[in-house]
Amino acid sequence: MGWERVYNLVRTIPRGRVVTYGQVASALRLKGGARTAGRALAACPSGRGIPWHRVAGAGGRLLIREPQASLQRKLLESEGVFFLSPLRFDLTAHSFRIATAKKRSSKHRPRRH
DNA sequence: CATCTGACGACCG
DNA sequence: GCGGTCGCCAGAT
Repeated sequence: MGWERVYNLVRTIPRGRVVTYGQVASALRLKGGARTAGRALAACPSGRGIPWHRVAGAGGRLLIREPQASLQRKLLESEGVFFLSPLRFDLTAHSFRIATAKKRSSKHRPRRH
């Protein structure tokens, strides 16, 4: 399955901001929910400038296993994200609200759904 | 085709 | 806060 949609979305996350797997799944309406978003990131190709480290678990937790977790933490801290513990960071202070991709013209304002 | 395995998250004790 | 259960589903074995 093409995870391109996921990667494209992840690429829009600003520096120092973080979104959860659930947010990604919700924004893209991924079939399997948050877990599917996780699989997409797990298969994330490296060396393509995808800020995979800006996606974490709900509540601001790193769910990835070591040694990757340490790398993610390092990357996030380098962007100013404050960690309360090795695997927990202050999500409320760094969460990024994904723009609801509603492509509607200003006229007609068709209702959602 | 049958199972197992997760970079999830909501719930519950 | 911590650990267990459950629903979820694409790949790997």
